[in-house]
Amino acid sequence: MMKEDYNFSKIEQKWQKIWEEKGAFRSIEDPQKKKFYCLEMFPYPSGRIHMGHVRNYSIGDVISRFKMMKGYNVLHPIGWDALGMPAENAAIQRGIHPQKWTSDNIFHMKRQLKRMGYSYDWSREINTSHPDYYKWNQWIFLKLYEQGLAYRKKSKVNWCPRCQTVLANEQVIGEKCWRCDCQVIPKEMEQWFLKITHYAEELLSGHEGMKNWPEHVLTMQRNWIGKSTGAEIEFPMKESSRSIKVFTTRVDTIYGATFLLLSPEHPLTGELIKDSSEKEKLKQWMEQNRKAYPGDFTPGEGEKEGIDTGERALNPFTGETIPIWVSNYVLMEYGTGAVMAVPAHDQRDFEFAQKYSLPIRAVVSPDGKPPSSKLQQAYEDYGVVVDSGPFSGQTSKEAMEKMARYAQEKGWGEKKVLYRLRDWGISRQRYWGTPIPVIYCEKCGIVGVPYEDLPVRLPYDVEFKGGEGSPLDKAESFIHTTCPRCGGEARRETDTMDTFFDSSWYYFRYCSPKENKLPFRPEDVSYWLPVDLYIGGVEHAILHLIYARFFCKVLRDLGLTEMDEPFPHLLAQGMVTKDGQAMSKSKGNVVDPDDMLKKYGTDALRLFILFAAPPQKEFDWNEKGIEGTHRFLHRIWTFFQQNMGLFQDESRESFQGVLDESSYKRLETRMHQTVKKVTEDIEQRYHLNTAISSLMEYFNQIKKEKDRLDQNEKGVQLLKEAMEKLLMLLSPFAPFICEEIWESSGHPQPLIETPWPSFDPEMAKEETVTIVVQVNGKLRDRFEAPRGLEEEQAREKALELDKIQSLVGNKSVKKVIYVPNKLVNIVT
RNA sequence: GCCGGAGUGGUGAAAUGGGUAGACGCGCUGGACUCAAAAUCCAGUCCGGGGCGACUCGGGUGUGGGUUCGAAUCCCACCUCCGGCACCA
Repeated sequence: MMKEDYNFSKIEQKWQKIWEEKGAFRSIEDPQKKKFYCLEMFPYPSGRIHMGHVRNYSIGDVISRFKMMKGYNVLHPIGWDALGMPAENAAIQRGIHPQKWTSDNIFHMKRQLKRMGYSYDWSREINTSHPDYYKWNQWIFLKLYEQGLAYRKKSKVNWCPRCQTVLANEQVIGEKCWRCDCQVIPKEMEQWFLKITHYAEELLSGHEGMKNWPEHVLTMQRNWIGKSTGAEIEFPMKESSRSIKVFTTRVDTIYGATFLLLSPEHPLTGELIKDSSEKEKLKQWMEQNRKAYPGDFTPGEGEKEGIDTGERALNPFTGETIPIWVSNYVLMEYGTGAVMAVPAHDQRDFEFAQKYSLPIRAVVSPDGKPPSSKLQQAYEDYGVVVDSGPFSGQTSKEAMEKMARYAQEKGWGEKKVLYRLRDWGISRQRYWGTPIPVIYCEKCGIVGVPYEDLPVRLPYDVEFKGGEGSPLDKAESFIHTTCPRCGGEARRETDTMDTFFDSSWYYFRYCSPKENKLPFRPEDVSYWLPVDLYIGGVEHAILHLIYARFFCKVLRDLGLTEMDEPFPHLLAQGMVTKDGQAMSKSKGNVVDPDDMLKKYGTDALRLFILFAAPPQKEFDWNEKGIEGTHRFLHRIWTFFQQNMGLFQDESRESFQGVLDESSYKRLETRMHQTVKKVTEDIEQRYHLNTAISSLMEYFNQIKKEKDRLDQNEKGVQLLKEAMEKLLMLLSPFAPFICEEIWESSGHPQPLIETPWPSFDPEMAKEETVTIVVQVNGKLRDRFEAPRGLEEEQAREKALELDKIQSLVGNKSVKKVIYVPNKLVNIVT
């Protein structure tokens, strides 16, 4: 038979075509079969796939193909997160319409993904820029609006001057825009918000059940939600009937509250300092902060400053008169915008009190004894409450409980839980997003677009000039409409939705991508969801992943699903870097997957990116490595070419040699061990790198034993079986080469339809084992023994060894520890 | 500052419930094939000392302690790096 060279590009084309024509990975609901929903975060169609995609999607593909062979009904979909800024920027810079730019990119990337051999069900492909998709964004928005979960409010928001739009809090990373990295500035605007805070507690408590999420992602979400438990207390003002509400997590220190502080933006501030000689200071603060991120009054290590209002309040617990100050370190955005200052037990208040010579009174001590010496700094720990009237002597914990209850009884306070999480601002002043389906009417006010009028389509014919305002602001035919309620003249909302809205529910849409009465069919969703494995990068930990959890709960409360959490299992894959840095165009260190495909082929690239490091870990690209996996595949190809004869029946008569029993046994054991190892690595640990290394070892072993087995019929049978199993086990990682060899060695049914091999745990155990002998815990010698050797014999055997004899000599043996099939430790 | 994660050869990494540290790759060294090179194949490769040698002795998983017959793995303290939050009351 002709020996063929390993021509990977020919093989790739052949199998791509076969899979394409057969619709090989189409999935159909089948209640008889166990389902497995494997999802990878869908890409933004930027133009080309990058190594991060290759890694993400290769992991998902191995799992999917593995589950298919295991007999699961696998849903492995893909689509396009196709709305967003880059398309619009291309329009402004290069005059290409966002729609064309997007669809060109999708066309190209789709070809790349197919070339990667990913087992996607292309019949379920979705595209969020298509009206068939964003119609349902609008539908969901209207439902939220009806429930009061979408509302409009004027407030200070994050404005990105480069993107010319507002950003949600989650999209501001350390005062910078998540997308373009430029400084965000505060701006007062009217905006649509989604009430994610309504679910704050559930988003937090839901973590309890999320055992299969990486700890650091949960931590990030927990920090973001930022729950704090405390009390709200009202301090009556002395000279007026008004009062000031404060939030505190330390009511137990309230007897030490010696003054109140207001935020510069507190509603009372302006009025209270009207007559102050220092009111200029306030203006100055405001001036300074115009440039800064909202909620950050004194960026960096700003000096704490204050203005005495001259007004007085009463501490409701002590009845004492205390001054009211305004200070630049009190945030309006958190709590009530006012705090009770307890300088003895809060370092910030301590510094402030020292600067302005305000009284400092300790009311908590570690041991319940009043602190004698003067405080050098605030004592912030919990302890025992002192000098606090009837509460003295209680622990901080007790006191917090009892004081809050007392305040509540008296009617000037209550227990209170606060979250750092803010509502999600979804209005964007840009074109390439979902139009918010709302109409403004002079007479009727805000009116939702009727469901039957959906979708509100993006007008195609608009001008892209950049600069201030959305192109929709100038699209007269889009803006002018009639009020659905009164029929009078009205105006459409021109803001579009944050594109994170689209990705918050796309995993539902995959279940019924063509449905046209609802966003998805509840029965399809109840079959496929939840997502059994969700794979993506950590960068979405508090963006997409928290929004998506929120939407799941919203859709549940709308009665469309029964599920509380959509992603019980999250695999957060590590970044692909080059020379320790993120790959980026500006750094010029991008490795293009296409170049690698040309040089080494798809299978080698897939194999390498999975082999180099475990999926969770960051991984630095190194071209030498891919050469290694390419060589491995090449060796496999050559080996099978050279031994194709084994798969042909006619040469049987020549196999008359004597069977090498020990070689047979070795290979047989290794075969079962490898099936076990690969299966468990994929299924239980997602350690694809060690699965691949065990396949390399296995192949090395096959090569080594081959000459000892190929002269005998029984040996040849095993050899054949071992080689077949190698292809089965390797096929999820390197599907092209495996299918090709499988077919040419006479297997009519493709590997993807072949059941995953099983193993016999007994057969996977070695017959003889190496037992290590230690003396006092130090490795000294070893011996071979049959598996299952009794302790008595093991001990005897170990003590008989010359080396052990010379070490132990006449010393008395105190103890012998025996770990069956592993080790003997002699303690003297 | 608070909360999380991680530190293992020249290098990417293995070691799955405390039991042979460094599997499998990459790189490097030597050899085979070749007029030569590339490719390929074979052997070696944690560090240090001794022996021509099959070998042998000592050290070794960020640092210092501890628990244990035995620790990369468990406990305590610390150092470094990465990520998140941060004048959040």
